[in-house]
Amino acid sequence: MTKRELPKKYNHLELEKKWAQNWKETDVYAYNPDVARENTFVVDTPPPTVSGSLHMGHVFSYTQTDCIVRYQRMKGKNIFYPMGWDDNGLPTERRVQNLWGVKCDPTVAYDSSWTGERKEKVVKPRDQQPIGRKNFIELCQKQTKEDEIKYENLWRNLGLSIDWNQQYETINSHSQKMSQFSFLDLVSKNKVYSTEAPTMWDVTYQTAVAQAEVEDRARTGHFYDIRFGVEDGSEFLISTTRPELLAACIAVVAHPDDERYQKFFGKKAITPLFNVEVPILAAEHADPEKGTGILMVCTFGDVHDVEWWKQSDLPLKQVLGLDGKMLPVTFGEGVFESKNSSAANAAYSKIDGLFINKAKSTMVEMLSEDGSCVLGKGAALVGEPRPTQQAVKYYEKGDRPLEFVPTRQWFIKILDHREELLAQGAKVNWTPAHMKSKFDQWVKGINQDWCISRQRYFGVPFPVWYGVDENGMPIYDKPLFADISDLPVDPMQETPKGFEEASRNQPGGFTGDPNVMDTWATSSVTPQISSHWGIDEARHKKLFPADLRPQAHEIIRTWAFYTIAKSYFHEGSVPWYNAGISGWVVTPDRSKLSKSKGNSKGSPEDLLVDFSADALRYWATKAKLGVDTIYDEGVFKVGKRLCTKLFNVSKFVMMQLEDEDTPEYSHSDISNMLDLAMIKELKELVDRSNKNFEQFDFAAVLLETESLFWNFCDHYVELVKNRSYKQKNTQGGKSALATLDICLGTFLRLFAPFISFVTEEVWSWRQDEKDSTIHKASFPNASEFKEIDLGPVSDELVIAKEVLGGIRGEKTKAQKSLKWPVKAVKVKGEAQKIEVLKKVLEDLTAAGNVSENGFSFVSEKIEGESNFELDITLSESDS
RNA sequence: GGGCUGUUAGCUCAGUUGGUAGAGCGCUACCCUUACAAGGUAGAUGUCACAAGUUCGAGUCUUGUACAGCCCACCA
Repeated sequence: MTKRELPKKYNHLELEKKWAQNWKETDVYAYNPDVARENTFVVDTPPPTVSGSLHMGHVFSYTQTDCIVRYQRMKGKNIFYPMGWDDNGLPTERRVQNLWGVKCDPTVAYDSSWTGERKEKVVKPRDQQPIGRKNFIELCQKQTKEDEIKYENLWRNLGLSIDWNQQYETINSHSQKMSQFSFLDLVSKNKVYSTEAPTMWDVTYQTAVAQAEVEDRARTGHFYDIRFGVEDGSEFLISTTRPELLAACIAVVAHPDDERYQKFFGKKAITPLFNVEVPILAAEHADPEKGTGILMVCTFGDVHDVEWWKQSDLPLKQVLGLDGKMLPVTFGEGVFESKNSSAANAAYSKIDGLFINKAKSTMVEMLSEDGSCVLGKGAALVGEPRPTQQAVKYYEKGDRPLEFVPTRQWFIKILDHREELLAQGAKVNWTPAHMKSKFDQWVKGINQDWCISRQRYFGVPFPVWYGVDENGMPIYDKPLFADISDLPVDPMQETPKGFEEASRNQPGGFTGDPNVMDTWATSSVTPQISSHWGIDEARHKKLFPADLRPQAHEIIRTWAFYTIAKSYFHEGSVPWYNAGISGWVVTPDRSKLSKSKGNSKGSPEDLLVDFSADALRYWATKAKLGVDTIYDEGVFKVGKRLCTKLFNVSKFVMMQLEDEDTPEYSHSDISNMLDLAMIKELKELVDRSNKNFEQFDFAAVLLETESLFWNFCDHYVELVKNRSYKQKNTQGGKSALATLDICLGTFLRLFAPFISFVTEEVWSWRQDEKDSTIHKASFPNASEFKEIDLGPVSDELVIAKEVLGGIRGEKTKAQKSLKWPVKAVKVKGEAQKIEVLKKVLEDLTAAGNVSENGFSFVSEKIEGESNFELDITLSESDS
């Protein structure tokens, strides 16, 4: 045996830097396109939003995925583990606006010499410099590229075994092509339509949003009781929270069974201030218990108004603009009839052009003025406004309530396919299983088709143009779709077939669809982006469907659902066989860890320095899939301690295995009962570990491996020291050496998916070839132990541990060091247990420093849980 | 209001098909022992949220309750 120089101390910074560099240079994690599908494990990696920095929540979930991937790689699988960057969409636009002090103005021409500069502070929207659409998009790309490099460095330093050759950005040309291809495929399958209809609209960002991006927020609103006249001269009270929409009132409704209002049905009501006649009708959605039981229908106050309006023949009275301000309206013209136009126009002029909130307060003032009621008897507003708790819909990234505004949008038909999509969800193996119910519940609750168009700039354009009629109006019902061979296409830059660019926006010419796709319309095809669907069929077949989709649970309703929907529509397939849903990182008070809330602790970059990548990996893989975990630096410390221990014990074992006087040894030398007992424990652990990993339960593997490993260090290594060190050349010595070798090699490989750096370091000590990595070594398998006869093994390990613990305890109690000699140990216990004990007596005598023939035995049944009663006598002196 | 999850030692969490409650951290005392003081040894600590049921036996199964977290719905 040759003795080699081993590093003296565990230095995580040096060691991790070395291996991160090595993995990069040797490209060990590269996907091999020549391997068959069944021997490949494909991951549909979540592309993180590129928005400045990654936080511990990312570290947590990506490490869990990496752990699963590393296991699969060690099982011999060819791994496809790509990385995407979600850099398209609103978050990037907002970030660029803030950092660079600019805003996109499509009317400004492109300036190729424009560079701009990053601002120190966030620039208020009104002070932002307007730049052209192309300049804005270029700036977005520049900004995201910078962040993506930063992200890649973090992932490499954390040890994610990503194949960096398989990188993509959701805004790049390939992703645009796939998104547009997906769109056109759905067009050809009649799953897409565009329509002008009231849709949820964010007035701040001035874009449509989809149901999945909407959240309810509790808000205190006020009921205002307003007197309405009736054509026969009587009157009634309605309660409304939205008096500013009075001018958009198209009807008044009450429940058909509500006796109070039976007498009014079929008659006309007259609105205050505007003197507009509207029908009084029965509607099922009116709740007699709420307010006064009779309410006004406006275009549009809420989703009920939209629904009811659609099935009525009543006109649409649009008073709210896309920017959230009241539109100019003239009473006496078009749909805005009035019995007193001049009074109506005078009233409306006071709210014209105001923002919603201001219009509301102005309207309330007007309604409380004397004579505001059409009946001419006092004010229309009765009593004081009554506060009420309401749940109001907001865009999840917005801070003003959503409005329903009629606009033209593209939709994907999902409403008609709920049952089929539920069935698709059921074909996926969800871990943990209960996450499927989040999917099911969402699908069952869908009440709108998927709106995929956004009125933004940094996104994938629709490959669509429209002809323009002689009046200059786009002909929306005959869209001109791009040819698949021309993708990706930007209809604002490129010309459709059969047209000249000069005829853009001209009567008789064409116009481009100015919208971009929702970011989910792109990320819902991440499996296809990676597989090059439609471009490289051979590759697609090898990578689709994927094996694993890792993701967080709050985006089951978006990312998981949309991905399942698209794969189903495109190819009738599930996108992946397994969905592994990670939990959240939470603070000790259980709130979600996030930077925006200001409760994130150290940055991942700092923690890598302070604790080590392996310590962070330990923390992340200690938690099961789906279970929230507390940000706890205490756990990082424990992880780091495990790495230190592994480093040191490996060094110690290696020293004995590779000493100059170490003899040859092999599996067949393992004959000592203690050694066999240790091997048996190890074999059972290996068995369970494989089973747990197959079910994505990496946390259980770590827990059990860690537990047996500490047992190995604290008890087994101590017990066999004498044989492996001083009696190398005896049968017992060889048996111990062979066992130590097996244990070390097995523990390293069991730990490799978790603490990947330190295991690689130690593994390199054991290998003669420089390039053999532990991460491509085979994961331990029970068959490795098949040559070793474990039949006669009993509970030697437990018994040895108990007696050694007893001896140690006696010394501790006497405040003596652990090497203090022991004169005598009287053991009382069952004969059968004593027989087992006698098999490990030699090791115990040496490890406990018990004098020769110091053990004596009394065969007798004893009380209590332990196997023996020990009567230990220490020597008087240590000489 | 509907759905899902959780409640085990001071803290963070394990607990496989029901069979005498487990680990780490923290705490106390001690120890330089052939790798490891960034270490080791030993010790104390629990009406398993509550109630009822099934069972010879329940942390584990059933039902109900309370509390916590998340998702969805409620928008006049």
